[in-house]
Amino acid sequence: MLLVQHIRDHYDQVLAGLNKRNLKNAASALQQVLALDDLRKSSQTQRDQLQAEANTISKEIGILMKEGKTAEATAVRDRSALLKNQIKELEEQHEQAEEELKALLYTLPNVPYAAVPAGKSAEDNEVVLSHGEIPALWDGKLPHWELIKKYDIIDFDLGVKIAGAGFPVYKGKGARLQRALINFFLDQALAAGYVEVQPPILVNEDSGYGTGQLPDKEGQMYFANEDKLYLIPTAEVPITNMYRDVLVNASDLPIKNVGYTPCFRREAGSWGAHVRGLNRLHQFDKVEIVQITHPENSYATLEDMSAYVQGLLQKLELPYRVLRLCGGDMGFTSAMTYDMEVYSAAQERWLEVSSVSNFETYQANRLKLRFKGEDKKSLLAHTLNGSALALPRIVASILENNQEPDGIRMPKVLHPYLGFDRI
RNA sequence: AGAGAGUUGGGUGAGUGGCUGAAACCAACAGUUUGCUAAACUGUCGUACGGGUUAUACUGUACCGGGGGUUCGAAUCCCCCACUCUCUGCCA
Repeated sequence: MLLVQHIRDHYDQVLAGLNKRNLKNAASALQQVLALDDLRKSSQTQRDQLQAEANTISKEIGILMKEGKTAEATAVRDRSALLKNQIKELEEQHEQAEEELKALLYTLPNVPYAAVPAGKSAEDNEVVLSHGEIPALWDGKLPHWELIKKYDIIDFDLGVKIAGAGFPVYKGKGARLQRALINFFLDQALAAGYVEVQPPILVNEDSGYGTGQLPDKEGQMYFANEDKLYLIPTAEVPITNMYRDVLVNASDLPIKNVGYTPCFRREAGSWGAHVRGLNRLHQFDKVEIVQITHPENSYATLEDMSAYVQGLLQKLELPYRVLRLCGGDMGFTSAMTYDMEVYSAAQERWLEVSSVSNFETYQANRLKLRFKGEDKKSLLAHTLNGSALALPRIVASILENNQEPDGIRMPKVLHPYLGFDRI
């Protein structure tokens, strides 16, 4: 969430940023933030003064009692009872202002970075670069949902029987392709200096708030009611929350973690003809990279992470393009996001396979993730993450782009992981 | 799931109503000293939010797992919740 002090100090910039996101009523919301913060401060000042007086009186009573001056002690005691009521009132005012302020701040998205283009929807995203050639396929080409049936490698119907729509069963070479991709992605990340972690895939409410899924998107997460745990929509949640309430040394930065997890998304109400096959699932596999950096380095790191993800796509020989998301299309908590899209040659359209974002201090503020700098003051760190990569659409693209009349070629880098080179 | 014990500052750990924001030890930081990758000594050493200051200084309040209560006054007493550990049960 945004820092009130930052809103105060850079009011115009914050307002312009929120407008870039097309946030309604941004100006009035910011005004209200400042008003609530003023109220919070003034009520605290008053309360603290009265409390100080009450504390002094209590000490006096203690001394009088000790000296056996009971009558005097009783007289002073009455005075303190009066103070108590006033303090209670101010306390309530203070708490209410604080709660309202917090609730309001939760509704404000992150301020986009200067380089983020203005725009309202995905159509306004900026294509930063394209790489690779779009394969020309013969007329008999099939979309991946046909290919998986033809070669019997992924079974949606079986998944429906076991769980429901959007829970595919990977079989035979299909299952091995999953495992190969996961291992390939993890190995690549290790080589790039990321430390592997295997986090829980159910998380508590605090973690949901920490990375910003709550209070906004509870409808998108599966919830285990009996134990009040959420199934993670992405490994970003457990991995970033490892650093909740943590004060690290500046010398420990950057922290680089990678983790493979299944991801679960309810995707309530967003199904349609355009999300056939592997394009959208309730459960899928993803390798996620997370970095925690010094604020000065976060944008250089964002570029690094973007280049890293592109390297994966190049090794997989997939044609891709990189988008810089516009203000209107960016996620709630992000300050800048690159989306990587792979061309799926049978569907003849671009599929998002990765999203790399810098959250600046937005998550760190909620997480209370700080580092101790050289001046020994603690500052909020910057958090970043990216998919590296999400499997289903990568699989879809590999299947579609590499199909031949008698089989499907597998990318060379995967051969050692697969133990076969064609499906 | 049942029974019991516990949760204190970066760590270990004392503390059963006022002199405790909290002993002691360790770690860390700064300095002194001994001519040698070390030791000794001294000092500093929590966080958050306010007030105040050009910035410091200074100062107020809160915080001993979380929330509530009793009291003039709570780390300390009472209630609820969460978590951890031990034993039993179950189990990959």
